[in-house]
Amino acid sequence: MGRKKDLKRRSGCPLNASVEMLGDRWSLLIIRDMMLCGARSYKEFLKCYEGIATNILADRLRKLVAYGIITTEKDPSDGRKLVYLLTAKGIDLAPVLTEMVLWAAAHEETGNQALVRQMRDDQEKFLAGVRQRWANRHSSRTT
Amino acid sequence: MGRKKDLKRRSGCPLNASVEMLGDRWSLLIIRDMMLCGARSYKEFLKCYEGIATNILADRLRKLVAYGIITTEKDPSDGRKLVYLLTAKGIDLAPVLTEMVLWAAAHEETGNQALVRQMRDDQEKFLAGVRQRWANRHSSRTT
DNA sequence: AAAACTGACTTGTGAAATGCAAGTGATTAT
DNA sequence: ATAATCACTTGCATTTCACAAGTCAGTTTT
Repeated sequence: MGRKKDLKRRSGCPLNASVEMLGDRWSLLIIRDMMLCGARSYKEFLKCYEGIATNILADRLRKLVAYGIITTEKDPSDGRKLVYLLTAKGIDLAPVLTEMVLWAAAHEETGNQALVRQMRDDQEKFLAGVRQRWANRHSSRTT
Repeated sequence: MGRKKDLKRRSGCPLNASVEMLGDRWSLLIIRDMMLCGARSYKEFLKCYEGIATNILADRLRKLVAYGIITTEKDPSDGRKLVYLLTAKGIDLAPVLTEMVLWAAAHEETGNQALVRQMRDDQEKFLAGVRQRWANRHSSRTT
């Protein structure tokens, strides 16, 4: 049930389908954190924004994996830990997140002004840096 | 209740606060439509993406107004109609929405390829056009 | 090797948000 | 004056969410 309607709506304009994944309270924050901080574990996400419930975090991570935005790997140094990483599709959201952070910074009071200034003053360079760090983390695996 | 936790979370990184408004299934779609199509009425929104419930649309429009992203005006040609317009803060979301549409177009199958091509091939020009049309609609009122 | 601990989750339950159908009240068209 | 139209509200069933309390594999401590 409800699938027909979904398809109908999704078929319309670009973005309609993606909002299904990005249009929620936590997904964008999770992606932003991974973009800025690199890999993260479940525990780190939980601590990062206290307020997300454990079941919801698990659900969002699962959906992000299913959507091809992140992947998991076992932490080689501790078999209990999982490491969450952005995929290429995920890191491609960097421009979106950057614009969103800049918008928020321009219209709301926000923390971390240093980061915002860095983003704003040379957005291209900032994005290049983000992509570079991402590629470095992945080069060890993909080769 | 829950306010304390909200404040704690909001105070962290930039974007945390804004996700409260933008992080939902419909708000970004509403803003995207207004960016692309200009002013819209309640009825038009409802038709546009069948699937949004009337109470939810009313709620989202109310919140967007409260958040300073859109405003309302009475349609001079029909006293029943209200016209919803983006504010300056709202039109500043154009880069965010554009990046998001481009990301969606790059990674999902989407409709309206012509629009996507226009956005991608000269993003600056596209954004200038969006802002121009917005300014034109507002010039008649602000002068 | 047993006990205690950690990390990544799941499960249960009540509260809040959402979806749907059916109004309401103020214009406007006929 | 009556019927439509428009922008919503209201009531109720369903879904999602938040919070507390497990579970279970792997790890450290003793």
